[in-house]
Amino acid sequence: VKRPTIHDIARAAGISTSAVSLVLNDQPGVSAATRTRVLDLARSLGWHPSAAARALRGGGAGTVGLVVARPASLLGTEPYFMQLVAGIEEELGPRHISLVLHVIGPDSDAEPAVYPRWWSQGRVDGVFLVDLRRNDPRLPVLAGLGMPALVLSRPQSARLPALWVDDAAAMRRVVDRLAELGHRRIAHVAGLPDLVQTTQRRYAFTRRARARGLTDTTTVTTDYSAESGQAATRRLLTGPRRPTAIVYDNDVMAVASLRIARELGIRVPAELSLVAWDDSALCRYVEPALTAVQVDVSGFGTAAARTLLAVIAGTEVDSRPYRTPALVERASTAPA
Amino acid sequence: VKRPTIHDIARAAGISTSAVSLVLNDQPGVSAATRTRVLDLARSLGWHPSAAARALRGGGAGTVGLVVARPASLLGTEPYFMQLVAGIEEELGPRHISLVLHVIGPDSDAEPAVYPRWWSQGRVDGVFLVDLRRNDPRLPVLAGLGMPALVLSRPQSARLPALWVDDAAAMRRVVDRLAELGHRRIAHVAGLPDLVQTTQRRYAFTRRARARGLTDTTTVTTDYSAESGQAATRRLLTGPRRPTAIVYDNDVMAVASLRIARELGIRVPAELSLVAWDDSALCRYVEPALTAVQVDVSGFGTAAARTLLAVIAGTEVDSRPYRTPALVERASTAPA
DNA sequence: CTGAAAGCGCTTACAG
DNA sequence: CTGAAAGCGCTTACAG
Repeated sequence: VKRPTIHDIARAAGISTSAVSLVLNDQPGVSAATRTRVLDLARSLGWHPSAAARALRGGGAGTVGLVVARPASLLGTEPYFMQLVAGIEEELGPRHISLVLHVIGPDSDAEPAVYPRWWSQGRVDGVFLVDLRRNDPRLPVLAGLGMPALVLSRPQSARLPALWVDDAAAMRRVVDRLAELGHRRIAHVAGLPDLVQTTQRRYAFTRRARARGLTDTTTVTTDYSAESGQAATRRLLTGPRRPTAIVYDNDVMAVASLRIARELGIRVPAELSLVAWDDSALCRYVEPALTAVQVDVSGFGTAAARTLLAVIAGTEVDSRPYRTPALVERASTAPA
Repeated sequence: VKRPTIHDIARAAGISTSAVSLVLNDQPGVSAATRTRVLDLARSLGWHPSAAARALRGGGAGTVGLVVARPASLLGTEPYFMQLVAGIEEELGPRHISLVLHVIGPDSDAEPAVYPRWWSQGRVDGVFLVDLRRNDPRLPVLAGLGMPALVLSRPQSARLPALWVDDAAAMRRVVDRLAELGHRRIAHVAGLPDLVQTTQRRYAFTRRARARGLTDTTTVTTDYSAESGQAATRRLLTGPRRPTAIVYDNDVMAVASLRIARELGIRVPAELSLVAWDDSALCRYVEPALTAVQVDVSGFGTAAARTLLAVIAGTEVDSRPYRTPALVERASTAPA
């Protein structure tokens, strides 16, 4: 079970390997008859160019990489990454470019080390960077390597090209809508405090609320888990100045918190409005169905892949926001 | 920004590339002093072996592949794949083996073509096969190529090694428990009819029910979507011989069907018991929380990765079931 | 229109 | 203890 090479084709066709190579790369300099013979032989032998040989000659790896540093448990509950990957593949698949995925623990120092290794090994031609943190150590590493990369958050500095979901704009819509509904005391149950995404949502939340005259706002941070969301919710709802509306940074926390409200005898949406971030089956099928910020994750992934390929090709790419998410209103929000 | 090679190290150390290679591969034949010098230089230059050069010399690609043929929308709702990938990575990551992931449409004829290409390109050293179907066209393709592969379902024939979650055993537990609770008319809302997994659950369901004297059973198949699960549930609950218990082949359908029962004024669990397959946040946080078949997907992925690496290494591997899933009882099941 | 040669980065017998 | 050479599969100037 040996893999066919251009040598096998050359021998079968009775010509040199260079002639075979010219045909297979659609270069001129070979007669039509020979061309046909070679193409037929390649097909019948099931020949495909050796990825290793091509890469060694400088053709690139034909792959892009994605490192995800989250615990396995969270990955299961958050549909985000799988949808992102599916969207990325929509662009890569037809071009026969592969996605190399690496999942590591959340507290691992290993991530910054992955990039020098991948780059030095020539394993990938470029990478996506997710879950950007403040003073993210990966940024200088990638910039130092000169490795093509696309940041999938809005970066604070512009060392690397970026494409991001406009969380700030979405948050302003949410606050506007809640204000319209008459809510005056609103809270934000945010995600991991280190993530740039969290800072940006939080900032937009507070700022927009102020701008609309809502000064009684709170933000608490969590680790995105259902349990931490529930704990934060319980504190908010049993505290001195109970909010009439809560915005959650993912769907799992919002859904899990419905139970807390019920336990405490607080009716949703009559006494409390809830908004989830990242729409999913979870939001649609709980009772009451949750109002949610709906991000087109898969489309975002496709756009990201297209952009990263441009970066790899050496095109100058402008950092820019992707489409602003929609706010889908369901049964969990009502007038205050 | 050029990547360092052993030539750079050799030049810096003033020795030959072969000596460098011996050091970097921990082979004898080099003085301790030279060894230290070389290792220090490699570290300071950030050298890592070229994946392409190693692969070309016959060292293998250092990657394994996984093709997922499901629509992006379903991938988002089903945590299964991401958990599987996380589990796989737990084994691969420390060994610096990468996972090449390919997501394609569900109706694509492209999947069987991926394997010859990957193999001929030398892109992966082996692959996982998921969502096995009856007379699956991928089996003869892989066997013909002599490509290392691990089937993650229970195959009907033994052409390739396999590791699977024992769905049949889990289904027997579910039926036993429902029978103990006094249910006599039970239904099974299954997944895609073409999947071997569906056939096996269905068969186990019917057979065990018979064995316990329950002859009034129905199985209907779906496409795993919330909508198809709801439609099936509506038909069952408004039909002539209404079941008192329904087993669903995933969690999304079970959760979505809670709403149908509510609409029809059928109380869960007083008048209808529901069991979900694949436990998730969804099941835990809806009201009532769903009784579910809890599969250790991440652990399964880790075991699968270990097994595939053994297959690639040429070890004779026995096909075998992985741990039988547990039945976690929550508030959606009660005496008939 | 076609072939021989060099080289991508690495490893491994083989000489010395 | 160390170096020169060959070869993995491919592409690309360079000869003819």
